[in-house]
Amino acid sequence: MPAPFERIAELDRLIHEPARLSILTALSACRNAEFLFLLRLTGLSKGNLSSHLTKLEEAELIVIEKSFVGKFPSTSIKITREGRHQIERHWKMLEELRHDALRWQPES
Amino acid sequence: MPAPFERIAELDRLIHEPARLSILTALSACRNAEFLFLLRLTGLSKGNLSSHLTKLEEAELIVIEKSFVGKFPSTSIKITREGRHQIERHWKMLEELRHDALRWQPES
DNA sequence: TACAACTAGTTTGCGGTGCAAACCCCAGTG
DNA sequence: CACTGGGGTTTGCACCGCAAACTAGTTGTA
Repeated sequence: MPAPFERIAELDRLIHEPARLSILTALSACRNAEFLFLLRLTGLSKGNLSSHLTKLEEAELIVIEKSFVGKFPSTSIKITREGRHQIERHWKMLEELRHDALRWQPES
Repeated sequence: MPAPFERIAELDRLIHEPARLSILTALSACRNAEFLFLLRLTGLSKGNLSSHLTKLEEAELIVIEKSFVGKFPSTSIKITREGRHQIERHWKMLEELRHDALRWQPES
C-alpha cells in the first residue's frame, strides 16, 4: 500500500481551490442557484465568482444559463452530473486520505 | 448560523495547497524527516519540494536543518508546534465544513 | 431631455504561485 | 583530467486568483 501523502499532493486543483470547492459544494446542496444567491452563499466578489464560474463551465462541471426575469438579467447555474460526481468524490477522497494518513506508519 | 460555503472559500491556501498539505500531513505523522524521505513520501520533484519547504519555513510551520552525514549533505525537516497545530486544525475544519455543508438547507 | 444612481454581471491588469528544467557543489571513478 | 551521481537550490515562465474598472440596461429626478 502506497503512502497517502503522494495522493494528497496529486489532488485536482481545479476542484480543490477554495473558491471553487465552495461553489461546487453549494451547488451540490442546491441543485440550481442564481448568480446573486451564490454570491451571498460563498462571500466571493462578483468578478471572482464570475471568473470561477467560467472555469467550471469550461470543465463542464456546471452549466450557466442566462435569461431575463422581468426586465433584469438573471444567471442561473446548475451543477452537471459529472460535476456532482467529482465534488462528491473529492470530499470522500479528502476524508479517506485524512483517515489513511492518521493510520500510516513508516516502513509499513 | 452562517452558511458553511463562505468559510470554505476562505480556507488558507498556504496550507490547503495539495503539495503543502501533503508535506505537513507527512511531517505531522513523522515528527522529523529527511529531504529524500519526504521526496519519496510525497512524490514531488526535488525543485518543487525544495520551494514548498522554503515557503513553509518562512511561515514558521517547519524548521529546516542542514548538516552532513559522513561526506554527504543531509537536510532534516521538523514541523513546529505551530505547524502541527495548524495542519491539525485545517483537517478538522475540512471535516467540519463538509459535515455542515451536508446538513445545510436554504433559508435555514 | 439630461444625467445620476442602481442592477447584474464581465473583462482587464497585475502581482503571486507552482512547476520543470537548468544549475550548483562536492565526491568518487576510469 | 573528464564524467557520473548524490543532494539539493535557483530560474523562467505560464498560469492563476483577485480587485478594480468597465458594460449594458433600468429607474429615479430635475
